[in-house]
Amino acid sequence: MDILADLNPSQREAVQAIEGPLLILAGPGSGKTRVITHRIAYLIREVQVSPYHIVAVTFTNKAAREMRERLERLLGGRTQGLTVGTFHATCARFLRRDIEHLGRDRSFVIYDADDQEALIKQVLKDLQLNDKQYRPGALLGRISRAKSEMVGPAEFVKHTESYWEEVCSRVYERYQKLLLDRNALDFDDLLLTPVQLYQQHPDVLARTQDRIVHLLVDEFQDTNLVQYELVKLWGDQLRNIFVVGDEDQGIYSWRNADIANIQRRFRQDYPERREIILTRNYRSTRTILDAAQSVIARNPDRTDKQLVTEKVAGPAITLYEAYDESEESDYVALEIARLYREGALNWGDMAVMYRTNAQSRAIEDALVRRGIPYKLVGGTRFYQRREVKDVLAYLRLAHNPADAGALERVINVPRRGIGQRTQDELVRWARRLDVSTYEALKKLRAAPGEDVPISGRAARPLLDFARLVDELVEAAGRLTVPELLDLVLERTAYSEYIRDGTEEGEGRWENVQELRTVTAEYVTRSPDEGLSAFLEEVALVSDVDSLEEQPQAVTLLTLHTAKGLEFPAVFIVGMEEGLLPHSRSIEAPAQLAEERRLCYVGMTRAKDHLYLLHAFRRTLYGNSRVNDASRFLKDVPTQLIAGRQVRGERPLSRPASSESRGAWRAPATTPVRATPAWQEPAAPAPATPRGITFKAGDKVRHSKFGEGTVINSEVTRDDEQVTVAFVGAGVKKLLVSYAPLEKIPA
DNA sequence: TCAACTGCTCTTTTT
DNA sequence: GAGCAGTTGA
Repeated sequence: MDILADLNPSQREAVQAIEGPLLILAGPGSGKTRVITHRIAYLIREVQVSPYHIVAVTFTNKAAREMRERLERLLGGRTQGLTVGTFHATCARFLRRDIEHLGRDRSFVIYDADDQEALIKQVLKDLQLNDKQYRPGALLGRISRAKSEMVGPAEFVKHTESYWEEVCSRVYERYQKLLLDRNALDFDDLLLTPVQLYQQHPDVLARTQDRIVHLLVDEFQDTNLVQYELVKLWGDQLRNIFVVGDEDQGIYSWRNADIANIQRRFRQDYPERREIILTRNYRSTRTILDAAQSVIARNPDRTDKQLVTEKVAGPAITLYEAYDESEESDYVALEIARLYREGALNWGDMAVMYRTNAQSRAIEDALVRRGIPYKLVGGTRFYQRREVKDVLAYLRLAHNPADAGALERVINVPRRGIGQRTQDELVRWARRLDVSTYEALKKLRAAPGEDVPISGRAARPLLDFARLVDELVEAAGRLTVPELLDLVLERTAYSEYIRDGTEEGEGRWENVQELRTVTAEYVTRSPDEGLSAFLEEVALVSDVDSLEEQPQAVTLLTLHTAKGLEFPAVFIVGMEEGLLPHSRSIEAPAQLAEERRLCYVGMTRAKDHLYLLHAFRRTLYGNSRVNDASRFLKDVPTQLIAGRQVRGERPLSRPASSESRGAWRAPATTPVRATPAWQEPAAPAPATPRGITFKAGDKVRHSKFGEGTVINSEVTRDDEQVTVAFVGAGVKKLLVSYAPLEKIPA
């Protein structure tokens, strides 16, 4: 099989250029994953590079897994020794190895968001700060940014720009000290620690560099400064650095990704680099591509890539203005049903995308009502679920009873009568003795009553808990992970605790069962690895592969999670000012540019059908607001748009143009020029005399009340009032300008 | 210690 | 509108 066979010239060039730094600017749908995997295969098969000398970095575990699978297929068994993983997983691996090499015995635990928050609250308590005024999330965000920029506490304190930052620097310092005390690294430390290690031990860096002959990085636009530094250090010896990305798809600045890495830094630091632009798009129709291009083109400071495609122009983009979110959802559901019936599309070929998760609810309602199967991407991930984390915390304790984060989490879960007061007392006492909380527990047992601030009654459950931990620690030495998990469940009576008779309780129990399945699979997959490796793997993974995922279902997801995916039909809902772009991003130009990229990412997910929707009125967070159409819609050339539908109930404050008013046009499949109502008409719209749009006998549909028949219609002062007999909801009187009412053509 | 209540906040999400 | 964290009262 020829690795280069199906590649276009640019892709081929990217695969074959084997030496020196390479910057690949890859547009959406340009087959960049393919380029990376084929390049790795090419290096191994044609250039005879040992897999051991290749390190490929991705951003998600999913991407890493997909890359490994593709390589397995491409190379058969010749992937032994190849490193393909996320930055974090790669760093964790290197760190363990390097620490061992240095002869240091310092195992570490990885702190996730929950552990971090608990720790920062501890810090606030210690420093006697009010967690209302100094919100843990905000502090953690600032600390994370500092770490991403490789600014330590000592450096941070020198550059504080406000009182808040000053407080933050104190929090940072103490937080970092506590992490060290607990032998814990948070996710940012996982990246930062290797960099610091290399600075202190050049020999360790040299060893690492010897190993890395080829370094490949995917989604380079998502790297932060530490990651950039790692790339530089890792690949510095031979400078065979291959980075692939698209500045137009950089949508993660809020988690400290710095798009300047791909835009500027790489070019500055590697003047000898080669640049290849992949402009051929294999995904979208000409129409969709043109529309997306005209949206992204308005961003400043970007390298324009004229995307080309061989696909046909395809159907025009459908723009739809709904009255409110429920009508918007109804339209989407109806259209999905229609595409399913007439468009030869299966449920799985369609996706609905939105800016915020809160928007999914209305869509779900509409889909449920019509019996359309759907799956929601996102929400609470498996390893973030309370019950899963609880059980994992017990496993962590069994592995390392000094794991303070785990101990705090489950000391009273399930309830065993150890209240907050007792816990505080225990922690304080442990601090005074300068031992871990677990050590303190053991002391309590050895010398009850003696100089101990905890009374006999409160001490009993503590002693029971200590005994439990001891038993688990002992068992961890001889049991497999699933056996240990069973022991945890049995000893804590977790099933009784979690299954409270409700449906949610059963669901939680199922998750625990699922976790047991994960451990069982782990044991079969890696029989030589123990509890420690399992816990690390789990800490670096956010989700579990669902086995019985229903294959044919409409996908509901945020624009962020849509990156990297594609669907024949895409609906983007809520294209309104304040939502997309989001109100929090409208002020700052840089953030606004990112919103635009987000819109671009969403649009370019579509292969054939693209629907852009906005609602005139939207209820969000409990209050209803009138929103203008998104400014991004204005950038889509009107000749690419069809199927506008503007109905009579537009409010009086925003009179509809005569052309669109009352005109009910079915979505067309050929481009149609129309003056969208969200664009001001060239000439002021003539005052349209209001007439009667409904008459007795008309069949109508209302987004809430369903279908009905008009009984009567009369003109009021400046509106029209219709009386409708609804099939399910009875007789209602409605004002045409406000009611989400549409006429069903006979 | 726990259940009921109150008030606050509500962008995006991976590791 | 709803979910969550923190507070209050028993």
